[in-house]
Amino acid sequence: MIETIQEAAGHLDAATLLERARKRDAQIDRATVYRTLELLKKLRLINELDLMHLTGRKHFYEAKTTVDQVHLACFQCGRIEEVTSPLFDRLKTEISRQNSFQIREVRLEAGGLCKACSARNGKTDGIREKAGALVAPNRQ
Amino acid sequence: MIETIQEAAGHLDAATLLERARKRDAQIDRATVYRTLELLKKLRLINELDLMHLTGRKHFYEAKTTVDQVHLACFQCGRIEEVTSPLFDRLKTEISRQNSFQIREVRLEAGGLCKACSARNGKTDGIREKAGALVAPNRQ
DNA sequence: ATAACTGCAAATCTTTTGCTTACAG
DNA sequence: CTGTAAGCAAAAGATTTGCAGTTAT
Repeated sequence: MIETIQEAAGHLDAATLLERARKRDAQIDRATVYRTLELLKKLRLINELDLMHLTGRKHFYEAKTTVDQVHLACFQCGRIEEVTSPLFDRLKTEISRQNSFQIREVRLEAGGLCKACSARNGKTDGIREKAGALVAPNRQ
Repeated sequence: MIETIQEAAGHLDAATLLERARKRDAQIDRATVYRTLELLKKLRLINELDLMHLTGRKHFYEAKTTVDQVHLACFQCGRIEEVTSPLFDRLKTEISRQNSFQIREVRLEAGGLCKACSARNGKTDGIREKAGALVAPNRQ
């Protein structure tokens, strides 16, 4: 299953994962998917994300990479961008040291407007942005 | 309800919130709580957190403060610490600028071992830490 | 009168569990 | 044998929705 997660470009929720896993092995069960996800989480091979709750209560999974990614979720178009920043590591170190907290896992997510959507909106609709953007974002 | 959230020291999930809200107004319904939370989210008066999924699939709510807090969740004792760091703001600015992404909301959570738990564990149990810590954290 | 809000009950969706069988060491 | 993994079906938990009755504007 970890392969299925790895070869997926984006972020998968359990249902999609089940679907894909079934293409390989037709009679796999939901329970197996969830149990495997649980296992992979414990082994720290995958990350569990919420992507700013754009899509409600679902959890998403991705294979862990060497550098921690920041996830940017666009409230308007629903797209998820993954970016990195050297400052992120410094921040982790600082937080860890200042609070004597051994960080084993971090998650940094931001929600807002992606470049394309800001551009598309133009400069005159701060109001619309405030009122409507969170209401019905497209699904990713 | 925002008051109930504000006066609560910690982070409340919907169920607890309902319970507390009922102390004020006995026949409040779940639906009202969820609908109000939805509203407060849209108005950006509250944050919705997952606290590293320590407690499964629940969402937690807290009144928004002026500075963004970092949430540290201890995998062992389940305690949540809130800390701030000036670097966090710099990181936000950097990410926003480098990706032309208008950040409207950020969430930074970390999971690991709090000071007390690291101390309690001593220095000899890296193994136990690896294998057992995620299994059954106490509830907060 | 009209729009927004609420309770209530039922539905939905996601995730978890108990039980039983299959399988590997 | 003996413990681990898997399917299946059912349960559980959290959140959402439709509807009808109220309240506020």
